[in-house]
Amino acid sequence: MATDEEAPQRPKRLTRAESKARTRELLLDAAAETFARKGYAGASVEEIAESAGFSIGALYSNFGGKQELFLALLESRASDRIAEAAQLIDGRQPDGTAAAGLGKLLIETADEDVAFESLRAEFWLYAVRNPESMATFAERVGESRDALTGVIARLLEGQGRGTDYPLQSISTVVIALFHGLVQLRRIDPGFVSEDLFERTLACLFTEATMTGVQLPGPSAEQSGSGENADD
Amino acid sequence: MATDEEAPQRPKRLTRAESKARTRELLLDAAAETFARKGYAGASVEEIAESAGFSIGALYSNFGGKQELFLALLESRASDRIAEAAQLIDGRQPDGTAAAGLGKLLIETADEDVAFESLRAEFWLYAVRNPESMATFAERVGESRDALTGVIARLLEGQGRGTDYPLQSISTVVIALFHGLVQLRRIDPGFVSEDLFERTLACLFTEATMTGVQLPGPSAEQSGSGENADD
DNA sequence: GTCTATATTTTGATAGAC
DNA sequence: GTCTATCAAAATATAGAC
Repeated sequence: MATDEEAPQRPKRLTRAESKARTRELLLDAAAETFARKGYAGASVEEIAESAGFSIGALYSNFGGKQELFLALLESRASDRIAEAAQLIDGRQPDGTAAAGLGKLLIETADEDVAFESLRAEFWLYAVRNPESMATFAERVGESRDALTGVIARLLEGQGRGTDYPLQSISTVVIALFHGLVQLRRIDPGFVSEDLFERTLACLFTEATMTGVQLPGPSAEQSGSGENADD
Repeated sequence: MATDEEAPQRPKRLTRAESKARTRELLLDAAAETFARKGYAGASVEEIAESAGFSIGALYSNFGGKQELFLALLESRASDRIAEAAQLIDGRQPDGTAAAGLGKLLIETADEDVAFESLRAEFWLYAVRNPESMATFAERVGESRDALTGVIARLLEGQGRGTDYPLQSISTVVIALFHGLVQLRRIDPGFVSEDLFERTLACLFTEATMTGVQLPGPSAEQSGSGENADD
């Protein structure tokens, strides 16, 4: 008989590496939930580990520590759902469907997925306080903005008007407005009616198409990801 | 001779109550700075007290503890500078001065006053995680929005168009956009050009005046401060 | 690779001197 | 009213068993 160190590559269960990778993912899931609920400083590694169904030792076996775990989360999970959702919308009818879809996304995010905006706020605060990690966060945000820019470009194209100059400015405004309104609606739903985002987007896009995209920012060019002024 | 317990009401130096009030204010200042820099959970009462030039005991003599100190800060310092600035702008020329002034405020806030948006993020996260304090935060935000609404009303009035229906929606959008853009510019100044806010505001106001304020939200009415959906 | 037990440090909060 | 000294709890991180 061969020892069990030679052949068991078949899916008898899980490879050692696969098992470790799964543990890593479960720990990242638990970390996302716990950091969102308690904050970076307020969450303990013990709570994260237990919430994932593991011990502290398992966490330290997979990550260097609390900070490294948070940074791994920042790198792997800091992309913005507004860009993902916009890409799903991409290819739809060129009428108001897109704005309506984003409006619905905002209400769902504010009312149901409490963790999302909290975790993003934690990412932002951590990056502001630890400038060496800001580049990573900026990268993720930039990717999301670029994805959204592409969607908006095809959208305006479908409406038959200019798609050139300051589209990145438009997507920046959309992202800023999205997060700002999500936060305000969590403060008080009465502040942000269910159709406020959709209506504002319609206003922005109308102005964009009517003036040939003349609204925000043809003066100063937008770089893909500029330098940070922190460190 | 009269004992020194009877007459010394004259401004020999500071009354006992005045001295205590001054200590309170200094502690609140230090708390604002420290909570902004380290976060609620990350800041220690020792650091706050020392930063104010007092001992831990003095802090506990003036506040019930860390949580009570933070809540006192939330109640006394959570108003929004965008509303204050708008009121300063109030009464100016009815041309683009207002939008330009707010645009300048955004760049200054993002680039120079790091603590402001960080502390607001801490207020938001604390209130999201401690729903019993959300009403207080919502009150401050509502006051700021109402102040801004008044300024916008007089502004549009000066431009000669409708000032009635959804002005609160407009100020809500302005506030959301302000904070969203401040956050994005701190992530990467290249994301938010210096005139993006001003241009977007001009777009919104133009649309507002041209359509007779038809843009956001004539369908759902906005209550002054509605109920929170948390507790 | 994961768990249990523990060393070390730090924190919020309190007691008593002045 | 403020300071100094200190307690008790909780946290990060590590060491060694399995």
